[in-house]
Amino acid sequence: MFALVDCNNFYASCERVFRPDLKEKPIVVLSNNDGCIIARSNEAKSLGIPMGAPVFEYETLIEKNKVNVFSANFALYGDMSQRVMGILGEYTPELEIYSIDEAFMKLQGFEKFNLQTYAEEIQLNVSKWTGIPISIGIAPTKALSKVANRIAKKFPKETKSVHIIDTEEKRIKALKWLKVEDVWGIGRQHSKRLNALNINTAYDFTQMTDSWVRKHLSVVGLRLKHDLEGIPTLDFEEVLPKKNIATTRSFEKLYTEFDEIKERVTTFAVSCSEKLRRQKSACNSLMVFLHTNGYRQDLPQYSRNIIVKLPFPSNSSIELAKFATEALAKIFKKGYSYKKAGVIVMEFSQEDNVQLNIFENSNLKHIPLMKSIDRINAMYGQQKVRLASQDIKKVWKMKQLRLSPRYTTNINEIIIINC
DNA sequence: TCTGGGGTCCTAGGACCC
DNA sequence: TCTGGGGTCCTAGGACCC
Repeated sequence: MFALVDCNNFYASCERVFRPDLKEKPIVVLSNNDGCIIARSNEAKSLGIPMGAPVFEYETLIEKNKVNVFSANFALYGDMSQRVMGILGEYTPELEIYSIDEAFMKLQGFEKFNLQTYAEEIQLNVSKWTGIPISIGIAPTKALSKVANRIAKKFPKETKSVHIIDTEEKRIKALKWLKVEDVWGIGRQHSKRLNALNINTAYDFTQMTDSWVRKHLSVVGLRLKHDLEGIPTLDFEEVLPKKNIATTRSFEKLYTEFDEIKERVTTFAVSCSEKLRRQKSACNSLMVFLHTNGYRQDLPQYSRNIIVKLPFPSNSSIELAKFATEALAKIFKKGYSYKKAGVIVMEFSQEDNVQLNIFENSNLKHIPLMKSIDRINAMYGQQKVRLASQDIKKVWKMKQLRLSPRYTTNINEIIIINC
């Protein structure tokens, strides 16, 4: 059996852990630059605030209902996630961390266990030790555990947030209940086409022939179908090093000057370099893009990207910043107001297995230098040591007006309890 | 006025090889 | 009029996930 553990309203729940006064109060968490709503507590959902909504469109609703608004505090969420995953790891030999708030547990050899009791124990301890509420779905395949989890989430009272699909009868009932657009792996485009053919539930989908599914939803859809039928097809995925790494941001205001954007792009390239070094990769090419604000129809629009092949693989902040800013210079055009830019590094080699080139090579002196910089930044906080071409005043020029303290990762911001 | 930031996989078609 | 039969690699685009 597989269990899918999902943290309820994860970001909102993280904020609530350190603000018990917000229990049962509506909470929303905003994207970078405080632009969109990316997480909502149940109370906020009931108010009709949709996922991904621009905040400004819901300002009155938020004020009227005293919704508590937070800027995204990824340091806090990342740390809380690690704590939850650490606890889950103690309950299974195999844990696949699927996202910041979700993990699959393999429960092979647990036949003698009462899985209901086991799940309730996990739930209790995660709640006790981290304060985060979780839902658990258990089933013979990954896709079905996703379905079970959805039922646990939808009916928290009846299920105590744990649902197990362990009979054919329960499987059919669950699939007949689940709308096809809510199936894991079936997105907007596919569900539109399926609905048009009167395929409305997950059960309807499993009634289609294999060849039809293969033809219209590719092998991906076919694997999913088998998994939903109870034939284990989707297995645990290894944690592989990433194949692409991106750092992209919208700006807090429109930029017109090359130098302003150059500073941003330098910072993005440095951030990509750090992520590369963390997974011991070096990249062979990188992409830089920038564009104006597509929502502003009153302004002239411009959008371009450029891919640069590097003469040698590198993960040096200095080198990647140089290549990225050279690339930027080729696509930057004066006279536009820019809203967003980004750097994406691609085509990785292993850092310690880099093919040397006869003419040009990555500067070997950068290796110990980057090691030292990473160590210092790990010890004294991100971005303590920076390139001179990066802005020294701010780490990220980002609007974050309602940021909560870094309760768990900075000793100065730790929670204070008055006894 | 204000509109997020990451990732993955698959397929079809074109260019090339013998 | 009829015009082979394999391959590989790369890219763009489309779908999906959180």
